[in-house]
Amino acid sequence: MKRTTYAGLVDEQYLDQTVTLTGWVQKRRDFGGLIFVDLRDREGIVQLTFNETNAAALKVAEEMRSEYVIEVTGVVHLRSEGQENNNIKTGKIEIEVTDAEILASAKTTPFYIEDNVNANEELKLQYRYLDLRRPEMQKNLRIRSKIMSSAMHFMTTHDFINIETPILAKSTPEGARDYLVPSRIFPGSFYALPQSPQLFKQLLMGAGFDRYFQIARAFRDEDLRGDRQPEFTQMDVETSFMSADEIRHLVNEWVKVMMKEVVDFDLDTQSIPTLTWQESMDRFGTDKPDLRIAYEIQDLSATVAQSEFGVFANAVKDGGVVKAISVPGGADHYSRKDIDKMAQYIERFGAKGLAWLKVTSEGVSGPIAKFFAEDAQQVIDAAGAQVGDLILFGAGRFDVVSATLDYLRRQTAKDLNLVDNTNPWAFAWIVDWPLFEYSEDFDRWISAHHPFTMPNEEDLHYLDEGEDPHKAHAQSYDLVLNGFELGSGSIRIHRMDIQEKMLKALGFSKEKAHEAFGFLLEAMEYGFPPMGGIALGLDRLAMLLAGQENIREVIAFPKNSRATEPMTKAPSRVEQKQLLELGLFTSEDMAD
RNA sequence: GGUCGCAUGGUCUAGUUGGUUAGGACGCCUGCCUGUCACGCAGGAGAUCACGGGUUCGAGCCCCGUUGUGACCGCCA
Repeated sequence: MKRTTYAGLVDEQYLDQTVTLTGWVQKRRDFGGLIFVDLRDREGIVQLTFNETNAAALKVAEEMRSEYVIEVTGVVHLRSEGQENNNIKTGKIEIEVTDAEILASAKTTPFYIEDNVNANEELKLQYRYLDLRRPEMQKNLRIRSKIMSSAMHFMTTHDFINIETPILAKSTPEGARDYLVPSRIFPGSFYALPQSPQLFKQLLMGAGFDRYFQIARAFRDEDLRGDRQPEFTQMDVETSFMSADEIRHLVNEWVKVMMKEVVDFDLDTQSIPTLTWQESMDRFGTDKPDLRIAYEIQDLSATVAQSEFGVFANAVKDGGVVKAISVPGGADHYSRKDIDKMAQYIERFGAKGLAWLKVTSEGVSGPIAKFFAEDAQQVIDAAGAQVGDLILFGAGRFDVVSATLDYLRRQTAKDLNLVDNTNPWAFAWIVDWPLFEYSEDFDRWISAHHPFTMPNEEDLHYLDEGEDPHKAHAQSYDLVLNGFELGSGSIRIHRMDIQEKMLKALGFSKEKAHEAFGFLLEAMEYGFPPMGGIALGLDRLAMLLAGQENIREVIAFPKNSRATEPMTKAPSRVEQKQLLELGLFTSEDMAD
């Protein structure tokens, strides 16, 4: 390699030196006898000058176009006064090129290689290798790389052993839809790509490794979201003989180091709050609260139970709740039309309408103000509102009201710029989760976390025959950052009798349980240690630390919202011969 | 599975009440230019208005369908 340094790193210490650089032409500015070329590489941009003193190089520069790959040799000069460019790191200098060579020409790119590019997402994904040339994407992937090195370094220096687990694994019931891989040797049988290395890491604890970690890929065949891809990367951790507190402490330690290394932020882990799941739901309407937003949900059920406003009174009478948020300064910011729009939006959460009051110096105003002529002050107090606030109400089922007010809290904070920037990284631990949740789909109780989660000791009896399992809470914990779930973990069941009860409560017969998880149950008979762990989603972490709003921005080759990959066009049809080998027919074949 | 939105030169977009030579900016090509960095100036090329059907004398525009795509709900142990 002839290159002596990166274009983006040339600075005054190279003054008067001869350097050789390689990279891409960002831009050419041609003045005839003088040509400027901005040369870009992974570290940044530097200005090259070509002039008639070096006629051969000037001739080469005339041929240069955007995104040509070039190699140049030249002398680093200080720019004369008034010609510095403060927009780039290398703006104090420029390189007078003596030799130039075009290594590769380039077609006109379908979009500009620059930040804040306004091309549509499909195009950017189709030409992902061009999109990745943008400095912003280079930065994003380097943040991701730093997070991963930080994890690797921290874990290995804390005596964790890095162990790989299978990608071709066994399908297990419960959880997300599996990606299946057909077996050629056993037609009709399938491997499943792991939704997480959960069972394997528990067995590694059974094997005595004591501290395991892995930067693991996990796969879930569910519909995508801005923060969700079908394959994603976890920092997967499992330990033996540690309590939930100790595991959270360990994670805090890594997060502290990582935040320093990656974004140079001094995180005070002592200040990370721990909320119970119930508290989080009550105060924020969600299990992943954004604690940068100061205002919380207030319960007004008692205050309005006897209200003349029927919607509120009936909601309480029917066993529901009436809750509200007070949006500081919202009274002036939102027009009636804006609120109507919000009301329409929240229908998707099951809300039937949006009641609201503006708090004025005289009391309250708005269409429902007349119902609160006498007890306006009580409502204002209960909502924690002040003059100028907009009170937004949710009335009805707890889950609907929670989802609605969670959304309204986040949206209004965004609209009014009420997200507290003095606390840019608001971590939180959410603990004491319900062990089960009811599934309308399956018409039975399913695991809230997974079937290997240890219940709280005092709740164990709820798993017994005739008891109500949904009352049980779990020794599980989620790490939340700025309203995103970063990771989820728990203490695991390590005793077969409890595990069997658990599976029974989930509706597994003894036979079914052994068919699905027999290897785990058997392992528990051979001296299984108490254990617990966590898995942290590195894509989301990278997304947040890179300041991005979509997880695609921190994944080199992501899927689009329909789980396809526009560049390679995966998934794709395969040859009939491949299907035959696997003993597979498609439903279209069957229709023929 | 559902809801809402989007689709116009390479890119981003304007396009009114249905009648336009489908307009602009950037990019691209040619020429000129020695201090630009959003270079400038002169000229030029470039459009299956996503696809199919319908209404109409006439459709980029209205209607129906299809495809692609984005966000959200469901889903995500």
